[in-house]
Amino acid sequence: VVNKGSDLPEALLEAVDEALRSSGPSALSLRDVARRAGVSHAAPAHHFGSKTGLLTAFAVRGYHRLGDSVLEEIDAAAPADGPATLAAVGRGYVRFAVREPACFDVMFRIDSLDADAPELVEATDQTYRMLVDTIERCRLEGYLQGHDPVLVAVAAWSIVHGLATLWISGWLEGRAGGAGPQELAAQVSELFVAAVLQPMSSAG
Amino acid sequence: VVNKGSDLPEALLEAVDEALRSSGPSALSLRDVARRAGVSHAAPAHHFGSKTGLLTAFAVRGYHRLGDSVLEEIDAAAPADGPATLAAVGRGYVRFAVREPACFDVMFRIDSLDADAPELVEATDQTYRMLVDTIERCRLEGYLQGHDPVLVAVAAWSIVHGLATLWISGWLEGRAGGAGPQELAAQVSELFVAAVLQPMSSAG
DNA sequence: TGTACATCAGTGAACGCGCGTTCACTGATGTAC
DNA sequence: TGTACATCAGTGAACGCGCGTTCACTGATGTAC
Repeated sequence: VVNKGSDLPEALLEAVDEALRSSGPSALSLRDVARRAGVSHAAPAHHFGSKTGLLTAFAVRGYHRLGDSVLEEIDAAAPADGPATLAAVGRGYVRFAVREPACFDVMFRIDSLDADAPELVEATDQTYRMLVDTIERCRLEGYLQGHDPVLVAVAAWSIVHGLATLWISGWLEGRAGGAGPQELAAQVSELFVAAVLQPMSSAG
Repeated sequence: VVNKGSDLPEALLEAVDEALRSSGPSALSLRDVARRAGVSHAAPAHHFGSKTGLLTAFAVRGYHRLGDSVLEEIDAAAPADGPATLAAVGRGYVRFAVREPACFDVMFRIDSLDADAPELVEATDQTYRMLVDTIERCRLEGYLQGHDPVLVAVAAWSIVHGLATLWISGWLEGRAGGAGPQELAAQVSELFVAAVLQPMSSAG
């Protein structure tokens, strides 16, 4: 009624975000989402089929935004080489997670999603590829030493993902010397890159 | 009726584990837990007060077991120095997470727990202290270089926590070159330790 | 311009369900004298 | 040994609730002729 021009599916996804923020992922219900969007509680099913369908669509959107956040950070940092790019990827990853904790959480709750949905598979692959490509660039530039690129990718993903989830969970607050998440992300990314990705000339 | 000698609280915690394994954390209900333990659905409330109380007790037990897993790995590896100990901590952490994914998951779902419960706070502190103490040992032994111990602790925790959660979520399977979680844990821990914790003599 | 038809977004009532919590209770166990 | 009392683990019925899904429907929009 209010926004005649907008489409309901998008409004529903917005409502999901709102509901997650205010009540947490475990309390999310179709009816609450519909209520927030100002439509009948049967409307979401009409567009997304089921609760799982709605959450899956929401997660797909989340992966796209995660990718955007990473690209923005790369753009802003204008990194000169692979390692600097990888650090930017890490910062962009954590920044998204911290800004959209509810969304980030849902994106990794596989048991609440339709893990086989093609759009979801494509979205996750696309995100992962950003990381892999950056590490490949490091390799080409000679920063990888003897390290297995796959292992470096797993380690790099793990360290920023772990930082993000630990922060969101609240366990890091008060244990990280008072630093904020973005600051920690920058420091941890820098530590990882400096320690693991040495230029060829300076290592044995 | 069946096990007259055992105590119901412990049996209920076992039932929580069973329920989590079979239905996932979001589907966990007091009634299901009681059903599995073979008692009336009001019995859990009698011992744990509420669903939150039950889950909090379960999480506390989980932290103790996580600590045990870490200690076992240290014992088994008989590490000679701080860095080797830290690698063992990492392996023990991931091993627990992978063996008890449901429990590990609940331990970090703060919104399902009573985060202020003294036993929980103590249990988490105790676990974190194992990590901090190990890094302090590295520092005393001269492996830390100029690195901030707090930052190294956050990074170390992040990398193994991220690896554990990514594996449990299923996103790593098929993206890690076919390696299993324990193998990845060993490799990632080794990579981190070798890259970050250099002996004094070999670095500038 | 007018008619007939098809499409489709969204409605609202109804369904059956399992949930967490409450509460008066039963019945076993232990204890004081 | 016997009596009276207190404690406490666990019961089972009842409560009110919000949930996801289904389904016949309304009513607007577009299209063909």
